[in-house]
Amino acid sequence: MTAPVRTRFAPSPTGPLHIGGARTALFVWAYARHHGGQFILRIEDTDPERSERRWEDEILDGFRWLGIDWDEGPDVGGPFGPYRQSERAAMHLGVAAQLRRAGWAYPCFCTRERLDAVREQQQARRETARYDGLCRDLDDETVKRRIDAGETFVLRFRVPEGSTTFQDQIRGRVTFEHAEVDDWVMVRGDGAPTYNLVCVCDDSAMQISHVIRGEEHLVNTPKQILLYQALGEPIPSFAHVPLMLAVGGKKMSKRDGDTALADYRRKGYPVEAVINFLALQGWALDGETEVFSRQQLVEHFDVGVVSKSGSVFDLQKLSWLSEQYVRTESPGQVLDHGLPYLESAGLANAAAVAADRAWFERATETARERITTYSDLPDQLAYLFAADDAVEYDEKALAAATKQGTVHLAAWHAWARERLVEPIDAAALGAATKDWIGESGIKLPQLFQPLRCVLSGKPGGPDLFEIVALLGAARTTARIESGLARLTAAAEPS
RNA sequence: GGCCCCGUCGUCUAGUCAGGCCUAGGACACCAGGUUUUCAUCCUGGUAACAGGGGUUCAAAUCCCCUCGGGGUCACCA
Repeated sequence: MTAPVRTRFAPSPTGPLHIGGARTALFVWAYARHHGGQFILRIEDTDPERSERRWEDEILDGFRWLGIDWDEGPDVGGPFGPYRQSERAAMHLGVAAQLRRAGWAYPCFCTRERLDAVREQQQARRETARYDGLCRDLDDETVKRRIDAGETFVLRFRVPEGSTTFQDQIRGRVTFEHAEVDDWVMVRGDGAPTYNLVCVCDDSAMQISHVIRGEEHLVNTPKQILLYQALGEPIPSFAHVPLMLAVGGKKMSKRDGDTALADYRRKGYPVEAVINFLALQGWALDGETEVFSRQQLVEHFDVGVVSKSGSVFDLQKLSWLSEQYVRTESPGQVLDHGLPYLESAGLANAAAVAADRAWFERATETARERITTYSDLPDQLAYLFAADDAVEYDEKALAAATKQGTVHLAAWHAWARERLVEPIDAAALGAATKDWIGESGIKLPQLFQPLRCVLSGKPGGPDLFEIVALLGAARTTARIESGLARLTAAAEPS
């Protein structure tokens, strides 16, 4: 019987969740779910200076949105809690004390100034910068005397001679010479434990079987393995997923655009598209299938086949995926998702939509093929809410309309007047109009371009008779009448 | 700079571990057609890559070495 798979994602609540972090979390989660194991959320708030509770809340909220659920975490607790590292400090310090008694850790009295000087010299000599070991072999007597004298000190881990090799699930065999590994600080001068200590303590205590994390942690791995060995604890399996890169190939930073998961949520990307996209950055279902669900991801996911190289954030692919998902939704679903954007654009609110649900759904349906994200909805529908005598005419629409003149539009309007009564049957009106055009001996654009301009002010868009039906008889008539005057005025040389 | 990791179309990738099925497949983007009252959707087709150089082998995108390029990391941050 093999040990259960237990994975964790351990964000530090010092800012919004990075989109790359979200992808790492997705992989970590998918791995656990694929193997029927547990996924644990742990908050790495060991930096009191920068950690804030509001970031923790936002990060958890982001995961809820993504549908990444956790079995144990700061909000739901669990058998290995607490799940905030700041609340586990006593345990961490206990381990540090144990390590010190066993000779694995030693106090170091070096000042930052001295450390900085040492580092500078090493860099000048083009060597690996690391602690030079001045306090490594201080005798007990000296240590006691200096501590009693009130000197502050940190606790360093005593890295032994040799090398550490481990099997990374993504990268294969990786070796680090210990000569390159620093005698790193486990406990700070103020008595607070540091990352590598708490990470190993907690992963060990929480019985994490697979440590899956970002590539930036690769160099920490030998330090952590050494610590597991010093503690006599089983070493988990490691996998380091590559970074998400900005277009230039560098690590994504603020100036490269939206780096936070929340940015994409705010912009109205369907959550399924975000999940699908994130999964595609570094992983492929079968090399052919591009659009797949969260369930399919879980079913097929394996961390071992995740790409070794970093992937450039492909916004165009995200947009395409977004469109794919939007189009699979019913008009009602798109409307519900787009409502917040309609509201902030001042076009409609929940009450208005509820009062005229069928109309709003019909309007949304005409826009569904033309939007990338939910936030694009207001732009597509705005013309429907304009004042009938002040529809904004797009330059291209106006040019096309004036080119055709107003004669045919006026003639059609005279013909259509008796048909513009509720309820309007868009399909029937369209068919009848085409017959009328045939009988009139004119071309379609001669009517349609001016009509489209006066009704929507746009050069393109949904079926004209859908627009007529949406506007209704009275507003259609009003737009044509004021439009006729406006087009005539526009055509006159000034 | 030291150490570690990586290098297939512009981008995301399949293929690499188990060399031949690869005149390198798919997708986004782009270009050209078609459908359409317009825009969009949709359909069809096209351009486009094994970083470079040496080996090993009957055979290399796949194995080995070197070079070049990119990234990560070098904190009393995580």
